Formats: sequence, structure tokens, C-alpha cells
Amino acid sequence: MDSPSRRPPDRAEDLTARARIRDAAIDCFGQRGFDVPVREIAERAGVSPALVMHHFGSKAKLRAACEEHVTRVVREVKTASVTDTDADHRTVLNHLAEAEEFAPYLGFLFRCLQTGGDLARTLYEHMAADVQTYLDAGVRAGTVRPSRDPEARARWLAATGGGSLLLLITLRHPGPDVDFRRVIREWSEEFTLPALELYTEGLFTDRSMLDAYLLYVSDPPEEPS
Amino acid sequence: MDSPSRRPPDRAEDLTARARIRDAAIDCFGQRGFDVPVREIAERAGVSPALVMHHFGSKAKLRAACEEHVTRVVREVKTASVTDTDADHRTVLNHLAEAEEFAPYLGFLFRCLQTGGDLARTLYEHMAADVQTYLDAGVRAGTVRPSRDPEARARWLAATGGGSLLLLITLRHPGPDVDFRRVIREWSEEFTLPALELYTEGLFTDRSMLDAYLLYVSDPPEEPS
DNA sequence: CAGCATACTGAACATGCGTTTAGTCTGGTG
DNA sequence: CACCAGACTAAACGCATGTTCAGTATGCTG
Repeated sequence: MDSPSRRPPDRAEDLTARARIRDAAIDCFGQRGFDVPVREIAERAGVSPALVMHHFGSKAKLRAACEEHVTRVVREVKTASVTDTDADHRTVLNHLAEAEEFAPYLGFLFRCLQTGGDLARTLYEHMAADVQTYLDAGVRAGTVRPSRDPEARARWLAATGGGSLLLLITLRHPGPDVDFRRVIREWSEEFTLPALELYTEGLFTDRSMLDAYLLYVSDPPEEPS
Repeated sequence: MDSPSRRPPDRAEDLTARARIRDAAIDCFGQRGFDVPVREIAERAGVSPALVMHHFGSKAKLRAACEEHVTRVVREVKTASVTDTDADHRTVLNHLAEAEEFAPYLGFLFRCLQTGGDLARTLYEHMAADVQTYLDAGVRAGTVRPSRDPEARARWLAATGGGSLLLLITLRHPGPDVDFRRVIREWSEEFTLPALELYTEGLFTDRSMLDAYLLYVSDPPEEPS
């Protein structure tokens, strides 16, 4: 596609102009959101705005190219983390959050989650699937309680985890320049204790609420149209 | 147009043009987001764009007026729900979600939460404070387990609840026209079971994770600067 | 060398936006 | 009546943005 003989894998500089524009776009999209002007992306890449159109056709296609590239990187990180050590780290997000070099990708993914779209949906689905994998393993190992609906539980955990992080970033860092690694650290510092407490000890002292709901769903009262 | 001496409190039609513009803005902001053009707000209100500026000075001041008005309505609903029956409904959001007439306010609040800003922050703080009030009452009544950090637990529950809803709306309804009452219903149908299950029975079978973390925070290892 | 494709640019174009301006209409007041 | 203040509008202004255009440079191929 791009370089005919050899291409440097993912170094910082001396990339193709096309790759430099793509990387600059990922940075800008992550930092300032998808409303960032094409001119700003071009400036960061050190090229003219017209060259962006020359290489990508339109801003929408540039964004699509960024999504595709981020998807590929995330997939690579994912498989790499699986082959390395799988017991320690929870999700791919954690893995991404720990390495400095992945900060731009984190920001980009956050903006996707904030805006919605295909990548956000697949990201959420993958998170839920990963959580379910871990939980199933925990259930088989006896460390995690079985659930009446393991899939729903995994989705709930993914939604609450990702959603609370999304909410926290939105509330605490309204500005365009966000240190995602810092806010992820704040988030875990603030919420690890209550989450662990709730996950190990529960919230209610008795089963009345759950039993009432189980009774309700097994024999629902009339359904108002 | 209408009677100068008496004005109807908050009826649908025959309002002041200023109030009609404000209501139209709340509708549009909630449905389409804060990027909605002033021209569209004016059209929905049946006035010219210039009149919007005449009455509010700028789009930003119009938004501020909307926030103030929504804040006042929410506060009224809140105090009304407290004086009516306080044991049944969880939060003000639920109360708002049930009444058809509040749908525009729901949408507006969602857009605030999605965008960030002062209203979003105070809304989150109030949610957390309300949750803590309910939990404290539950603890005193013996139905809720006490926490090592009740405030953090309340904030965690508020963040996960609001955040997961925020995420779900963003993922499932990318379009500009959202039926917020419907998505809230979907959200509760999908997540009530796993949430109740987790809140009553917990997630882990043993205390090792929590104990390890408590040991960790009471005597943290070296802090890397 | 000519010919040509490709990378690249400065300038302009088209559009949509918030806002301003100049003016009309209307109702109240002396 | 004259006068004026406020509600209200059509049209335009200024600006930012995505995109296009015309043209230049460069390197490859014959």
C-alpha cells in the first residue's frame, strides 16, 4: 500500500506524510474532539490542509482511517497482552492506560465513546465479552459467584465501568486538553474501595429486593401498552 | 396576544415569546444537542432568529437561561416528590422519567451530562448526595450494609448508574432524535437483574481481593513520582 | 530530453453559523 | 395628535470551516 521496499514499523518521525497526517489526526481528535478543524490537524502534521484532502478525500474518510488504524493497534495490543501475561491485567483498557505511548489512542477511543458510532459499539461489545471471559474463568475457579445471567452481568460491569469513567472525564475535564492517564488514575483511586467493597460484601443485608424482582419477572403483572 | 395582568403559569401555548423561545431551546438542545443552530430554535418557537438575540443577547446566554429554568423545575419536582411519597422512588431522575411532560427536561439534562459543565457537576453531586441519604437511612434501618467510606460508595453508585445510562444512550441512539423515556426503560430492563444480583449477593466468593486492597492502602508501597 | 504521475501548496470558493443593523409595527402616554 | 419604547423582522455582515482549483516541484519512465 505505502512504502514499496521497507517501512519503519511505527517510529515517531520520518514517516510518510500520509501516516503523519493520520497520527496528527488521532492526536487532535483525542485531545479536542471530532470538531477539531482540518486546518489544525494539517498544522500539527506540518502540511497544508489541501494535502489532507489529497490523501484522504474528506474529513470523514480521514476519521474512518483513524478508526481503522486505532482498531488495528488495539487488536495487536490485545493479542500481545494475551500471549504475555493474562492473569494480572483486567482489560485492554488498563493495558493501554499503563503505557505512555498509547495515550493518543486512549484519547481517541474516549472521544469515540463520547460521540457514539460503530467503533464505540464494537469497543463496548469487546469489553463486555472480555469481562465475561474473565468472570467465567473465575466462576470455574471458584473465586466468582455464578450468575443467573452471566452475559447480562458482564455487560452491566462493562457499562458501569466504562460509563463511570466516561462521566468522570466529562465532568472533571471539560477543557480540550485532557490527561487521560491521570484521570484514569483518579478514577481508580476514587472508586476502587467502594467497588471492591460492593463486589465482595454486597450492598443489601437481605434478599428481599432481589427475590421480589425475581418473582416479578417470572410472573410479571399486567403490561400496560 | 395574551393578557397583561395575569399569565398562565406554565401552560403549553399562549406564553410570552421569551418563554416560548426558552422552551423551544430546551427542546432543541435536548433533542439535537447544543450545536443546534439558533435558526432552528427560532423556527420551532415561531419567531425570527433576531428576536432570540433581542431577548437573550446571545446563544450562550440563552443556554444559561435554559439551565437556570431546568434547575428551577428540577428543584420543584424534587421538593414535591419529597413531600409526596419518599419511600418508593429512588432518585429525582426516576421521578422525571415517569411523567410524560418532563421529557424535554430529561433530554436537556442528558445533553448537559454528555457535554459537561456546571449544571452537570451539580447534578452529579446532588445525585450522589441523594443516594447517600437513602443509603444512610437504609443502614440505620438495617437493610443496607454499612460502608468503610459511605460518601465514596454513594458517589460510586451515582457514577455507575448515571454513567452506564449515559453510555447506553450514546451507543444505542446516535441520531439526533432520542426517546429518553424509552431508553431509560431499556436500561432498567437490561440491568436491573445483574445490578440487584450483585448488590445482594456480591461478585466474589472470598474476601482476598478486598483484604489485599485494604492492606495496600493502609501501607502503600513506594509512591513513584 | 519529453512525458507524466504523484506530492504538495496558496488561494479561493461555498456554506452555515452567530450576530448586527436598520427598520416596521404596535400600544401606551403626554 | 405627537412621541416613544419595546416587540419583532428581513437582510446582511463577519467569520470559521470543509472543500476545490490551478498551479508548482519532483522523481520516474520512455
